[in-house]
Amino acid sequence: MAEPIIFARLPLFRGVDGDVLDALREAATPLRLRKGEFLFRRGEPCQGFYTVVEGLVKLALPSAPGSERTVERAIEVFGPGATFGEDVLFLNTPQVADCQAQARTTVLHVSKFALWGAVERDPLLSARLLRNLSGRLHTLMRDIEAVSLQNALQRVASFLQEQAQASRRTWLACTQRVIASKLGITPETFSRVMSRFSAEKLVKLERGKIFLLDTEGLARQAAA
Amino acid sequence: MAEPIIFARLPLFRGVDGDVLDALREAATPLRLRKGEFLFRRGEPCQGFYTVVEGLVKLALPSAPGSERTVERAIEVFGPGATFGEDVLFLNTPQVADCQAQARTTVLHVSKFALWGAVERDPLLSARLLRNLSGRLHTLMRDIEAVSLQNALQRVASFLQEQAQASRRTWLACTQRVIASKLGITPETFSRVMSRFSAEKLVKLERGKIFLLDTEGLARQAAA
DNA sequence: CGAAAGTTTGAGTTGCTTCAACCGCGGTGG
DNA sequence: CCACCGCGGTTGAAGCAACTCAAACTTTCG
Repeated sequence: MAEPIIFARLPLFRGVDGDVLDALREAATPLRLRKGEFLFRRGEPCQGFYTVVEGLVKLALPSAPGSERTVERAIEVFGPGATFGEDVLFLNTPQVADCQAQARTTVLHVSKFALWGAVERDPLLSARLLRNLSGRLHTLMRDIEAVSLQNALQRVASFLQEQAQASRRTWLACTQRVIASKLGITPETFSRVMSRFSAEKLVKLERGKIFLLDTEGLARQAAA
Repeated sequence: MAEPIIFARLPLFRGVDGDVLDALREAATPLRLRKGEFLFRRGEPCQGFYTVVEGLVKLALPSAPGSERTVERAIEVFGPGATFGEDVLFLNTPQVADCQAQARTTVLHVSKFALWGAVERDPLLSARLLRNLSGRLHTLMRDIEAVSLQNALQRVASFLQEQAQASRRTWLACTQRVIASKLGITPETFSRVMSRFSAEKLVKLERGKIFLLDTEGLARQAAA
């Protein structure tokens, strides 16, 4: 077993009342996932929520099980410090998406009962959760905006531009296949757009990794 | 002035502590909107959140101001009892979408300061807000799923099917232009799909209103 | 009644997907 | 050590679902 998890350092819990934190700690279990392993799948019951301690997980909608072709739609990728799964918890529904580790990952699972209790006792925790959910809501709104109002070129450009600004470049650590899925395009289209950007010296491609060269230029592409 | 607004009857506030409720009531102002009037527009600062007392408002993303063609993407429609705008409040960002009345509408505006105070004092209110946000998050996830994984026919079918099941058929009260926008298709495409469904006796069209005839059949169309 | 907005229908266009072949690399086992 | 496999990525060619443009019709509302 590696180092113990410093509970109070996780963004969601920082500053939360000590007693409340103790109760949460008792209801929490760390889970280790290998790359490719599923944390949960759509339809499974929800036992609690998760925060990422280390690694990377992908939340994605699988296509209908009936259909032959197996396409999926990536929704979010969560890196260290991120909290997810609370939405399902608060609504008390089965999981709506698949959650798969994109690398060797450690997540912390907190049981729903503990969370309900903690929310009642510490308003700060509520505030954190409300902020977290609101942020995710806005992310999804931007995604819908992108997919509805922009073409493939613009979507890729604004995505890259966002990644350039964001401190957490969780997405860029994923395969291009996953990024394409998150942008709602095929890997082929993504590749074509990237090679075009590469030719225009906006990005640099190296062994499947993406480096951003010209944020300005990307912003122009996104706006056009 | 029409009848006074029964504060304690609004879904968000039902069961909330009396004192807290009083504080909120003092910080609340009713707003009346004519059809087509904007409650707020993207980019404007956020002063608080809203609940619909009567009528219908549409939340929609405008296309970039620079571009010539003026397309927009409808996100949600809120009817009586619905609460919205909390997300922007919790994140303390400018509005991300336009909000426009779809009919003569009364909304209640509650200032952000009052809400912060109330959240700290009554955990029940937090729980309500968390549930509300979670529900909206799931709605958006389903929308992304629809737009990414289904074609126009399937989207329309599953949309109609959802409306059949939902108690609140707020969307069906809108123009077809708005529905099309919410589905991420053009009014033309929507019209074509609807006339096809009409020919197949799945729906009935009458003076711009939509009546659902065969929910079963719609479900089949959605799945295919 | 007339203007403005919403809806329908037709015809032509296109951006993205699909299908398919190929390349390069990393892991695995003989 | 090297041959083989498999997966991720690249590139080309062809097809199609949905969009755009345009024109007629209908409904709404001042």
